[in-house]
Amino acid sequence: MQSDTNKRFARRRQQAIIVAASVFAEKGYLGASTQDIAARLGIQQASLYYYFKSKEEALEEVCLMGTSGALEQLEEIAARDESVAMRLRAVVLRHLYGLRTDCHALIVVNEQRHHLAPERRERVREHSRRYRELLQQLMADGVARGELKAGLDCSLATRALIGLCDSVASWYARSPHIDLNKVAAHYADLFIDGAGTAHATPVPSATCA
Amino acid sequence: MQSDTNKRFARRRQQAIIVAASVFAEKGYLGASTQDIAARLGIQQASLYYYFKSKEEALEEVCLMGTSGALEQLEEIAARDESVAMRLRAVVLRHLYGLRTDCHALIVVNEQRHHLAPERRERVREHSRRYRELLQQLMADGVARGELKAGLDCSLATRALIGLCDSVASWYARSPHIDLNKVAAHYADLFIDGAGTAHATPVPSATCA
Amino acid sequence: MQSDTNKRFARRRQQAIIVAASVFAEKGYLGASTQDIAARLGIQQASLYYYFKSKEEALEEVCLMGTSGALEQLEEIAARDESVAMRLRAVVLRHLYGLRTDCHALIVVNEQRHHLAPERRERVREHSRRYRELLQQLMADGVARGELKAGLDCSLATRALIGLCDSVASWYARSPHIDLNKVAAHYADLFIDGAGTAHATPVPSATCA
Amino acid sequence: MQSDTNKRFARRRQQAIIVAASVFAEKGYLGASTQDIAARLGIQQASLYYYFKSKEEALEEVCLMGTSGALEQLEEIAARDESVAMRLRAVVLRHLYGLRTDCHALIVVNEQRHHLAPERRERVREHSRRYRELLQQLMADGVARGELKAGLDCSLATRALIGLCDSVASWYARSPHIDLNKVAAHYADLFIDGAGTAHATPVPSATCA
DNA sequence: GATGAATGAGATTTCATTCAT
DNA sequence: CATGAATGAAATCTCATTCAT
Repeated sequence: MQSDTNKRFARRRQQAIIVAASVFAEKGYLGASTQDIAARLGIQQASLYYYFKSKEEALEEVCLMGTSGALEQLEEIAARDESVAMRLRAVVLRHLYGLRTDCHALIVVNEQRHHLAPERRERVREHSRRYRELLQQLMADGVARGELKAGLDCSLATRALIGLCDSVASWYARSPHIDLNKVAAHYADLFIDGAGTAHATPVPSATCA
Repeated sequence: MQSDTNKRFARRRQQAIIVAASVFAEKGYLGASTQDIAARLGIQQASLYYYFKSKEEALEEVCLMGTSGALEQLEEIAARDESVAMRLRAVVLRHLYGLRTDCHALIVVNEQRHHLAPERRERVREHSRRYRELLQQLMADGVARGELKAGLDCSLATRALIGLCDSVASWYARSPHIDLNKVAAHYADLFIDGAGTAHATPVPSATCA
Repeated sequence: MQSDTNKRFARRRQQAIIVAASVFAEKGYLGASTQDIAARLGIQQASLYYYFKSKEEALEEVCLMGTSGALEQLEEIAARDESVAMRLRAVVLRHLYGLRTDCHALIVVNEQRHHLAPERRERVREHSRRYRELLQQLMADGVARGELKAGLDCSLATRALIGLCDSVASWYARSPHIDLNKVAAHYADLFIDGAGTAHATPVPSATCA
Repeated sequence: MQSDTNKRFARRRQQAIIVAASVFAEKGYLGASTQDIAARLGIQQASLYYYFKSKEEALEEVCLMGTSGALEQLEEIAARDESVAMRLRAVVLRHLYGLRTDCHALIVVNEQRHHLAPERRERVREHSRRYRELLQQLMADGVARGELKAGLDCSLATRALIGLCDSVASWYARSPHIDLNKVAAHYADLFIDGAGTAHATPVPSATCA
């Protein structure tokens, strides 16, 4: 079997994608040199081209890693047998935790995806679209069940919630002491009917680990 | 007097800042070349250096233009003799309209300010901080007066509102038909006690022109 | 007037084209680096890009210089009021002298033009086509007047003559003592009726200077 | 015996030389990558180095294959018991057919041999020199016997004939419908006394198959 | 005030080659 | 026999910046 060889290659490549994510997140696509990525991987710059055909391919892989991960998690949460309010809080929390752990890939998706050529960007956008649609459907369910504020514009609210979550990335790095559970509850409750922040039920941290 | 000369210089320079803002907004700081800016100004690349000592200085000017404008507007609104709810809606609306008109400078502040060297960034950050503090104080007033949700974490809510508003920039360009008044009301009402979207009072557009 | 500036630029650029021709002739398009050209011009490598947008543009200019020069000379000779035999000898001689003086550009046209992208190559090929057509017409005249061998396939003979002349380039550099007048007469007479090499009239060198 | 292994190796290597010839002919020595050759052979790039110590060695082998083949054929023809005119026509025809069949190797010899380092080039040049000398001797015989034009400069004529034949390569690829027998007769007759193209005896194609 | 000319530094990418397995 | 993995060197090209005029 050459499966062994294949696996080794795949593992090393996955490593390279992760490292590329962190470099792109830190310096931006244009600000990051392939040399930066190689150095952090401990290999020579030219060796990167053994794993990626081009710098842009690396960016695409980083973006796909970010979006596909987020999408899978959302699908899992949306399918749970819980109240919409619970699931919404879980989604927000997961999103925020994602910013902390997958942090790099997600930041790159948000801030650097426009550097992809149209064809490549389309593949990433497809993921984003499905994420947004799934979330919007969850909110619509919530409105129908009377869990969310009546008359909520779900399309707008979905965009708002995503924007809200993403915006955390811009300040969280400088205030890492803040409790993400609290933030998540706060954000989700903005959309939940009757939820004062006073009696917001904290999401059990078990769901996020 | 050389005041005439001075004025002409200042006017031309202001023009250059505005053009630089649009180019930076469109292509990013690193993706934009000084040649791009010069071309859109109708001058030679080398002539840019008559107005700016460096590309980075141009970025700083663009950022300062963006933040100082937003800050002035917020100060004006916060000082009004209206309910907090009204003022909050006005602030959000102004912010969103800013994304449409000052659009370029504000987008550049949000997305490109980290390309400034620390010293320069500090001057921009000072504006942002004052903006955030002023907004937070307005919210605290609202809570004290019982206009906003009781128990609102004002620090968190302020960041949330700003993030929410800024996130509009990422999709507004592709959906320009959306009514910003509606979006603004929707967003502001998320924080206002008892405000269902059903009975949200639309902010008179007069306040935003 | 900026004509002065323009002229200076044009002159320097022409210089660059000539130098590029010699480098491309010596090392081939792929074997020659832009650094090679710059060094021979006494400027920095990056400065070449002030004169050419790309290496390929330099190649195109070299080729066009070569073909347009040859074409003009052929037109001048073909229009002369002399016997076809005389003109044919003159053409060959001019061609051979061209290999010695414009040497570089012509060698580049012959050996490197296929490195041009189709659009660029077409412009060069247009010149070559006109050169071949003009020469073929001259030969047809010669046959009609009975000066050249009866039954000569003019199309084939034209290609043959051009190929014959071009092939000189591959050995002349290593045998520069050979008398080009003699070679030219020898070659032209291959196509002239009744011309033994014994009594070939040498073409007056005045016509070639 | 390891003779079996040896033979297999020799056969595979011969195959590699032939493939290399076609790649070098198509893209040039510098334009062809070892990857190109390996791909067309269906092996990995690194595996090429089992057959050749370096890319340049591959070029040398290709050139030697081309020249030694041509030389053998010339020797065979020159030794025939026929008139010089007949033999000359046969040589030309063989040369032209070679361009079609051995095509790649011969084209590579003509156009790429200068990429060989001096020592390697010398071995190839040795073949060329013997080819030229043999052909020149044939022509001298022809003059002595009165078959070729009296007073023919055999050295010059030899170079001319070779150049003439080689030049076919540059246009034959784009006009493959042309009858090489006719071309060969045409070319040879340029040197044959009294041979008008009108009564040129076509070389029997049997001699060329 | 403005610009033509030039440049140094650095970026991405390609490629022949090596070597352990 | 063959190859996966890696690399050093070099090539083209871009760009912010400078400076004499």
